[in-house]
Amino acid sequence: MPELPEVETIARGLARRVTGDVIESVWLGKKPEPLKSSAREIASALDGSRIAAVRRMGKHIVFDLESNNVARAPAPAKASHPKAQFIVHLGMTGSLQVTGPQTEIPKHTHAIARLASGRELRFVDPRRFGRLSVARRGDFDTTGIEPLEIDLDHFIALFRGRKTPIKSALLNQKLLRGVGNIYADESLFRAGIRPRRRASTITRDQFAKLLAAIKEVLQEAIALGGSSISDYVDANGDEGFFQLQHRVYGREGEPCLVCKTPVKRIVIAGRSSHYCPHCQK
DNA sequence: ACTATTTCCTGGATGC
DNA sequence: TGCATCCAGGAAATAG
Repeated sequence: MPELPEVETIARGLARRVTGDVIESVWLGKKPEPLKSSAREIASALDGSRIAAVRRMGKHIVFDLESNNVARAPAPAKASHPKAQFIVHLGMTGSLQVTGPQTEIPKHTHAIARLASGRELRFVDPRRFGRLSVARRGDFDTTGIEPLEIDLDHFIALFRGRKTPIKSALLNQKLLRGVGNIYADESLFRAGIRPRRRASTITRDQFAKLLAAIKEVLQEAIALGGSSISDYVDANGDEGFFQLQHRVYGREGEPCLVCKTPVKRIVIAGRSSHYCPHCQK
């Protein structure tokens, strides 16, 4: 389940592999769910474009596209999409694969971009929670702040007056973007705060610990290539290793690594939430 | 303006 | 073995 560290890892891998390549043609599957923009818009934005950059925004992978008219026959219609972005959200099970064209096309492949280098960029997503869309550069929704860039005063301001459990607030992408279920639980554990604590009751000192914990957890996870839960692998097909550092996520009933109290699992807003009843208040 | 709940999806695990 | 049921969860939609 790709959250910020996994998406960052994937985006870096893709950037290394496809930056500068040109999309020569596009195939889109029949299942409409993964397409947030219309198939026509996506195909016309991608077709003939050069991939100028690949980066992460929240949990999204953003491809900055440039029209590549120089290398093609005159195509005045391209002027309507001079600077587009191709935006991919991997949902829970989505992946982007760069392969040779002879590699067997896996089940649940929903989009294929054929590249001038002879390779293909494929979007595969069994559960179809992922989304593909295009936007004009600058139009992509920028609500929500990057957790690795925010300072303490802005962080505290996000939660002012909110009665919702802090766990729910951390998952709200309109506030912070990129934190998902795993990293919310791990950050709250490191900060000693229970997931059901109402956001508005948390003190400034505790917010300071929480923000430090979030940054620490995300940075450690990025350094280890993310967490490989179920079948997550990065753009090179490599697994991440941060799952070995999980202190509460997925450890229901196992002893807390600090105090040996069994880790509890509760459900908040439909999400399983793991915490130590002794270490977290 | 907020908050809580429901819905979308499939594959793997579990139960009888 | 086979078949039904449950569960994972991000984000949009819906209801309050």
